[in-house]
Amino acid sequence: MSATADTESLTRSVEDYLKAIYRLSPEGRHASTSDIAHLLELSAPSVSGMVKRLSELGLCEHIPYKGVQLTDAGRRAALRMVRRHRLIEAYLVEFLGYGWDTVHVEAERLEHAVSDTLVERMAAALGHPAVDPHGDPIPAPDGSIDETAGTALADVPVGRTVGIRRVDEGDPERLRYLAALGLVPGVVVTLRDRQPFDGPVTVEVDAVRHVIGRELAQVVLCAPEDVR
Amino acid sequence: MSATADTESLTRSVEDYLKAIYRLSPEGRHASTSDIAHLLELSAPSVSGMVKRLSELGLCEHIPYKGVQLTDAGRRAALRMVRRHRLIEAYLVEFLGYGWDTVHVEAERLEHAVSDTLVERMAAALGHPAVDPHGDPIPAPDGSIDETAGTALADVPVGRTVGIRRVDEGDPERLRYLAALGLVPGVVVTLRDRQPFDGPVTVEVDAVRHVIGRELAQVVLCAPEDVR
DNA sequence: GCCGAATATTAGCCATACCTAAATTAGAGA
DNA sequence: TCTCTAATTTAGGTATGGCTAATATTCGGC
Repeated sequence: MSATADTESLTRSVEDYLKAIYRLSPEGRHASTSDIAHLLELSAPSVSGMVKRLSELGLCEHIPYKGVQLTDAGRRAALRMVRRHRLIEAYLVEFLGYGWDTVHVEAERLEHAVSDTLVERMAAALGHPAVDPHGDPIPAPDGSIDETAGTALADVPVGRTVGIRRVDEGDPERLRYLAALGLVPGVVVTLRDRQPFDGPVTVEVDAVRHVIGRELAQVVLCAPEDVR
Repeated sequence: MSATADTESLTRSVEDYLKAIYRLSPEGRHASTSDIAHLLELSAPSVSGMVKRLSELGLCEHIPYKGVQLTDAGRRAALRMVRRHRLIEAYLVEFLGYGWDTVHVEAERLEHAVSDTLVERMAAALGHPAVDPHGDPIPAPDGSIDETAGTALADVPVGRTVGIRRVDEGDPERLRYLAALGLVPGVVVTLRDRQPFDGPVTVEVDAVRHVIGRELAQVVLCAPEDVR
């Protein structure tokens, strides 16, 4: 067998690949080379090469031309990075004046540099939060995580009142727009209308109605009003 | 001329070399290849190679077989790293429960990952301190720094009362020992005795006398009682 | 079942940044 | 001045992690 790559001593690149594969292979599905390449903004051959090395390290399993899946070790390492990332985000927003739209980039670099000690001290300073500023769940130190996704605002039945639970952190611009509309985690909204052919949906926030495109409504995840 | 390497976009290694050269070439003197190698725990040929590239980047000047000196650009970049390092140390001690003996290693990795924004926010949270937890002066954002060194405790005249100003952060063990004796920045001490042939010195701290070796007394820098 | 497009991998190359071994230079003492 | 040693540089090699171009595979449509 191969060098079982202890969780320390992974390179920055390896950590990024593991996070990407984790994100792209929900429920034991396989992540494709091109999806990984797209997410990390790398060429497909670079990904092919790295995936080969990751499987030699015992961090993932690769079925050529089919896709990639994390092993238990890989998943553990990925979740460790996710925990770091989300705790760093929470810390920067809480204590250092970052906004939920700007914090991602900073965390993306810090997550590779902080020690376990520092991460746990930030967690303690925050009171061990369950979610980050975008509502994404923070894995426990042992790697356990609540992976229930919630319902996209786009799919909420008309007339139903729900609580916003989490918002995809991908695009800062989008986050700023949503914040301006008051569509942030914790807020309660009612779906008032949905137009056909992937048309816009109308949501009522705080007695004000907003019409938002279906694509936007797809990245806002909700749960029944009283959950969490 | 060469690519004038804007302050961003330096690699981690380059940043470490610049800091090392800065530290080893006080007052426009030259740093030697082997000193740099020793400080960074690298082989001498590795240093030779990197120094060549640094001078191609316009960050240092190298006279073969003589030594290395930073250019203005190199010095600016080095001081930027020193500022980051010392502010990070101050922040971790003030807000995240680090001790002055453990904070160096963490800062050593974070200094390469933080953004200018984050550094300045930490500085603001601290109230823009002038020195780090070891008493080392923190360069201003524009690179200006108070480089007056102070007098080693080993060289203070017998009978003279002085204030401890800064302590070399090199060895955590040593820092713990000094802290146990109460020999930390800000404390006022009186030199009571000095034995010949590089023998120990006796200092009085808070009405208690301690005998410490000359080597230890060499890394504790002092200033006249009322300075700072 | 065959074909072509899309996807993935292999081949071969480059830069960074390290290493050891060999060659060179500087400088101090006879 | 000459020589010997210590410091330094050059030569040549390795691992990581990218890239482009060429090749291989898969799979949907006919």
